[in-house]
Amino acid sequence: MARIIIDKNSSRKEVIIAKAASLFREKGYKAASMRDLAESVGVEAASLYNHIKSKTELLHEICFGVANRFMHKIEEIEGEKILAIEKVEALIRFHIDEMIHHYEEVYVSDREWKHLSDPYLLNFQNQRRMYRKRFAAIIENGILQKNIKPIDATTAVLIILHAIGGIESWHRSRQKISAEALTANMITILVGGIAVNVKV
Amino acid sequence: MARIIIDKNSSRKEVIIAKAASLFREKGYKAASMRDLAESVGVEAASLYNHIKSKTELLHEICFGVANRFMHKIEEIEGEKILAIEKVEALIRFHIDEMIHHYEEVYVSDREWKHLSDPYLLNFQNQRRMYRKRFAAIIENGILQKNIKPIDATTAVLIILHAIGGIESWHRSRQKISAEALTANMITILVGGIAVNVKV
DNA sequence: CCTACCGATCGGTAGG
DNA sequence: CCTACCGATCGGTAGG
Repeated sequence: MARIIIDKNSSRKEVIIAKAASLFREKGYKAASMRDLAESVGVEAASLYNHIKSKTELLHEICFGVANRFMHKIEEIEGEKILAIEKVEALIRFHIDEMIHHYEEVYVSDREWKHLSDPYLLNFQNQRRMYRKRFAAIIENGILQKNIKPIDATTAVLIILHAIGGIESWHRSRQKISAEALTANMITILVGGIAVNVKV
Repeated sequence: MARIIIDKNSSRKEVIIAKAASLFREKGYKAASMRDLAESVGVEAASLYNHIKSKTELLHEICFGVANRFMHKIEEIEGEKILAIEKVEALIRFHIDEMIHHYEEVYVSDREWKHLSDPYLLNFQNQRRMYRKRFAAIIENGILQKNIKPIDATTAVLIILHAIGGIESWHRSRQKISAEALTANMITILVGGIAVNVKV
């Protein structure tokens, strides 16, 4: 019985977080009110506080949920015995997949994190910086391996991450192109942009 | 005398708009208050309304200032007698230049436009859509000319635009890389990603 | 989970 | 350009 109540509470909280992610993406964190959120959940605003501590907690949950997935994935890929350029391709595929299957959370984590407050804000920025450094290290490795062009690795990481983060517009335009075709195009352009051409 | 007063007013308004762009970029449109803006301008909040009509007017001015420059540039480039891939490179150089020299306005126009209200919101979205269509048309032309790879043009435009819009992070990290080096890297990756390789 | 309500802050106006 | 102030809305709490 206690189990059931706990499960119910945690799933209720998960629903609230999911609705919050959707609202924060649509209106932005500041413009989305707790009354908006309450309406979308189907309760009064005051009732939300039986499941969550504050509006800001919702943003933490969203941002760190995404950040944790990113960290686990890059750790996994770092350990694989494949070429650096293949690791980059795997990361690109992962990010596209995240945009497709966790769109609202990833979008909010990417664009609204500045509204986090300070123990969390600093932590998030650190994780973000570390992730980019590790991504850049893979690219630098590929330059040494001669399967990636001698480019500035930091710039390459920013280009790749922001290019994929921009799928927003594609998502909104109601899939005029399939997920597979989109991924193939992105791989062609982004991997093609950094890979050493083995043949013409 | 009237001239002087008019000039003074218009430059005062320009200062307010510039400060607003800076604030909107830093905090986001909704989180930036007119009291914040007043403080950064050096007057009381009520005094701002002698120069502007509303907070929303500031956002119009910023967004449409940027949109107009974009439209004029693409018109200019369309008229040039160069290869499509060269037109794309010219547009990429233009966008990087905009990010470097009009950073606050371009950033705000790119990320905060959704807070425009409706006669302007619709107009802005239309201009945006048209700009992307014209950019994509240049790429499609390059595919026919065989100097651009057979990729989905719309996807390529989004990748390019969002990749450059992401210079944010570079800008914030205090230019560890020069503007010229950054531009060269972006051209290598983005143009290299879409151009047909003439030689290996 | 709701009703009732709080102090703070917002964009903006009146009047000088 | 300022003082004084407005109605609206915000995140959140008390108490049941």
